[in-house]
Amino acid sequence: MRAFKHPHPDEIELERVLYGLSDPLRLAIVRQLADCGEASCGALDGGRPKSSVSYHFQVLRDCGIIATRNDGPVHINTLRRADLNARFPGLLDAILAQGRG
Amino acid sequence: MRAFKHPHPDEIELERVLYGLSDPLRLAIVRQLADCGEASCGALDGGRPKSSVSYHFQVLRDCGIIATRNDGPVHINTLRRADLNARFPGLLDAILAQGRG
DNA sequence: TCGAGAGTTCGATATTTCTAGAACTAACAA
DNA sequence: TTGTTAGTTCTAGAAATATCGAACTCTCGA
Repeated sequence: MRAFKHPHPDEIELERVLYGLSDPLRLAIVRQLADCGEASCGALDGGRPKSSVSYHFQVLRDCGIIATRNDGPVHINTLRRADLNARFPGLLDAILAQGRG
Repeated sequence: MRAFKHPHPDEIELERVLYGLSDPLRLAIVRQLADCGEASCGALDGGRPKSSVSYHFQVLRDCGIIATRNDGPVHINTLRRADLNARFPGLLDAILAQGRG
């Protein structure tokens, strides 16, 4: 399987990041990744069919929110914390803080 | 003209706020309101027809991002800074910081 | 080389969001 | 009244998103 296309850190757009996080399933995925560090797609599917889940992972990738790498038959997803923090300081923390505490 | 319906501070949803701010025109409106304090709808139309602008103002209202009050024939819009800060500390600042010096 | 597991891609459909003209309403001034 | 300004609401169509089954690709192990 070929490598995924991720936007360069400088190309990450605020509007697209906000859009990417405006969906409940995607936000849940991002929260999980923030906690777990990394996870496969199947581990975060929320009970939906895999084609739907794959679609949402693609959205998150395209928006520059997560990175996906290929590890054998499994795809490992990570939050692009450093890139997001560098470009939009405090944004991710403010969003992830919600629903805690 | 009857009063507008605004969500109660406790009812403001993160997903909807993020969605509301994920559009360039709406984000521009919010930035302006952050600078000016308050403004009429027409002052922030970005050259679009007024039905379109009215639609976006309604989205921002429904999401709990702005409040609109009636002052004679003009509608005055303000950012719901305090409500947003109380519910999502740091979120608005992180978003507004983008695109500043 | 066969099969299984993990995800992607395709295709069709459904839902949501966006755009904008036209008609409408409210507030005010002449 | 009548007209003007400001904005909403209606309506219809366009565009973007979302959903999900089915077929496909990759990788690995038996």
